[in-house]
Amino acid sequence: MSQIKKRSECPISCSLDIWGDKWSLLIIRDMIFYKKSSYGEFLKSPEGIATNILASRLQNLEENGIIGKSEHPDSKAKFLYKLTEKGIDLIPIFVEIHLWYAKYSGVPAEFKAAVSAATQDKEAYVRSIKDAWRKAAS
Amino acid sequence: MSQIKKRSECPISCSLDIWGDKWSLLIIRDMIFYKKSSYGEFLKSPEGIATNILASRLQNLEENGIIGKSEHPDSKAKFLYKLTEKGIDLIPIFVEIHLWYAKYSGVPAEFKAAVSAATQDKEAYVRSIKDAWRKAAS
DNA sequence: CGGTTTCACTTGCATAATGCAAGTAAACAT
DNA sequence: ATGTTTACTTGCATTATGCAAGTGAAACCG
Repeated sequence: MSQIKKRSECPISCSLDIWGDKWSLLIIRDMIFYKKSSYGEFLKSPEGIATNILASRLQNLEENGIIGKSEHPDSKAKFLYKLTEKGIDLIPIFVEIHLWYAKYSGVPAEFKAAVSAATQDKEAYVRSIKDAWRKAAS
Repeated sequence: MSQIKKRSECPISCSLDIWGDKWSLLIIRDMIFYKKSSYGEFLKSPEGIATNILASRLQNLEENGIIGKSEHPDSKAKFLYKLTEKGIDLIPIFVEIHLWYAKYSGVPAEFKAAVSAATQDKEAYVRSIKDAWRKAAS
């Protein structure tokens, strides 16, 4: 089911064909920045994704190798979703989006520290998020 | 008409609410990397955007301050669309998308040089694209 | 053990976004 | 004057998303 549609061979276009819909990046954001890892947690996000859309996006992200799905240590009724390396490597894109938005629209207070850190040393900031994520997910 | 919908206060979510649809980033890509600046040129892109969608996306991007619309020097029947500073500052996001895709899916030969340049010195590469764009648009 | 709750979905149907073909009006070219 | 180019608009088909309710397996609770 993966990669049925591909509007062109352009890397930008192909990337958007994978995760350029209304919800995929928000799910990934939840995993990266809020350490979420289960269906129920994603549903609680303030944007309010619908249950059927969430299921379909998770499946698509899995088929594209951006997240992995496995048994949840807490319960057999749950699943544990976690980013693959391919998913972790989307972090720099999020950082750039964050900086762009902060520059032109400002950000809520809770994000100021992150923006400041990213502005001072982007590489180090990306590395710190990756490390934090790997730690939390291990 | 601008900013009617905003799913949350999250910078990522807000950014996606501005340009996170199926087409906006491809129009901006055409302006940045292919120096396109008119309706007719955008229509010719390989992905094949529909005329009504193109018109609506151009209007939205203008309302959000990402592009500007002005008279075309060649003809009064045409308009000239160009990126604002806010639009130019999306370039780092494109570069990261490009690198991500190249890392996991490879890119056609015509993009190899760009990926190599971006990998060696990202800051310099972003600067060179910005400069090239400003030159072409002046 | 049996009933209730939790969890991760699926299903059916409404609405919104996008796709397609044709049409329009102003400017331009001959 | 006439046909062409340009930037759209309009109407309708199709696809994506939104919403509410339902389902089945596992967990929890007395």
